[in-house]
Amino acid sequence: MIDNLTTTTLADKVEERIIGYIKENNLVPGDHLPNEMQFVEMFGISRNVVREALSRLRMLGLIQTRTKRGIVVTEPPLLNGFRKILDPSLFSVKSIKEMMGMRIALEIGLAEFLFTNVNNNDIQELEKIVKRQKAIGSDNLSFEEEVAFHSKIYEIAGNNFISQLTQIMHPVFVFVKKNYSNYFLPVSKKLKERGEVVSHEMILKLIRNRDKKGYHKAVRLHLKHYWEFIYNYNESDII
Amino acid sequence: MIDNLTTTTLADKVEERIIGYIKENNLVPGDHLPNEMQFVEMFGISRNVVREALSRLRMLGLIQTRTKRGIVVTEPPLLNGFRKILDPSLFSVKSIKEMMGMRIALEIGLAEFLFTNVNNNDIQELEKIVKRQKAIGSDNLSFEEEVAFHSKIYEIAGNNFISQLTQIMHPVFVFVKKNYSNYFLPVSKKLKERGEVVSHEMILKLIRNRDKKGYHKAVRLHLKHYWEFIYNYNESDII
DNA sequence: TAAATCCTATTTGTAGGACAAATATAATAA
DNA sequence: TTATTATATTTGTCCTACAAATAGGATTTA
Repeated sequence: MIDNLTTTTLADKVEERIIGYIKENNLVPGDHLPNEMQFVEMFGISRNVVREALSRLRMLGLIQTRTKRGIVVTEPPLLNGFRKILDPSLFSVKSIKEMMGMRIALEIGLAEFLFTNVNNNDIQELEKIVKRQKAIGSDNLSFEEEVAFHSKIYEIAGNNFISQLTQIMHPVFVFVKKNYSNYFLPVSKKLKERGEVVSHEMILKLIRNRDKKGYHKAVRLHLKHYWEFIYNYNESDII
Repeated sequence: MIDNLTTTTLADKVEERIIGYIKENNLVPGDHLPNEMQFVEMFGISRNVVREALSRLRMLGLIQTRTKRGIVVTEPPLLNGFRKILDPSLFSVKSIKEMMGMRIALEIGLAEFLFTNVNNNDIQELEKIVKRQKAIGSDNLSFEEEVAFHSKIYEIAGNNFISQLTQIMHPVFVFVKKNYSNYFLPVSKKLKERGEVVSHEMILKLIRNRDKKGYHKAVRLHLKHYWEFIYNYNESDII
């Protein structure tokens, strides 16, 4: 009985037309848009609909609106929309697998920039983090500690976009590890038995030695849980 | 005179609360949300504001709304929001550089999946594409042709998320090459002179030979324009 | 009894009016 | 010339009304 026919409302069309307006007129951040009533007249619709459409663009960060000042185009934060939808429990296994794949690809590809940029000062800071975490014990790391190391890596690589993207997706991975623990735990155990566990300390060593190839390999191992999940997990395994 | 104080409206708060409602109640795709009037009562605000907030979530693909049926949670397309904001002319050089970095990292990281998945049938299809393009001449490729090869690569790698992301960003790169041509043309020329141009044909050969390392290197060269731009371009070069 | 048809109540979609709040701009005063 | 005040404009919020779609129940028909 559930069909996917998703009705397109006036707000949908107006949203499109306003985005179109920005493009056609080559508006750039700082430029003014017509105000609400002008759009009402341009499109021959109620102010309500215009406001719905503007509200969407406002949410994405494409415009800013202020009383009397009117509507101004702004440079949108790249991942505003992505961040909002990232509720882990909403996603199918397929989507989650794709996010994992993305994470792996990024982490490996990032090495290009990491090894180009890294300097001794960076390495000292990484050493500080690793030393602190070693004292805590690698199994007892808090969320913040777990993130700290990788965040620093992203920082060195100098790509905020990638860093944000990974951070935003992080809760999804936490969720999956928890909710698919009957899959992850055995994999994790097996990896440990085989000694195929990559610590932050080991990764740091590879960076220190500027060993990009070793780094690639290490990252693959570090994220092997996900790799296994992508290729071997079937939904039927659970039920 | 321009300050960045961005007022938070009621719609902003209600949007947050509705997303919160979904999370707190562990709603999953298919589940019903309270209807508009119930939200009006829950939050003690006007229907207008509720509709603005719902309109946003609707746009992101987080919910579907249909007359009489009410409001239903849906699995959001990962990149709905991202697609909407991707008007090339809106972005600063910094953002563009980060997108380029992302593209390079993805393309290199993707090799992991590409080389894991690729089979002879895939290679035959790639050969067909390359043959066709060779007949056209590599300098005269249409947009569709240019994309065709890479799309096939993404398809083999089996990650729709990455594929979409790259496709969405593509217009940005086209825009940059055009608008920063006084930067790109000399680089392009230099690369050609040095014979450092990587054709689709060469990439195909590497894939056929399952030469991952060579592939990494080739991709770096293939995207070297962007690499140069990231590291060497200064805005002052233009003006 | 079962199936098809029609009705009705509910819910979203659109319109339009009213007023509050903020503020750029013009007018006035020091 | 500068500081203050007043005004007009524009977004933000609330309200009411009605149109359009439709799920679910009531009714009719086979």
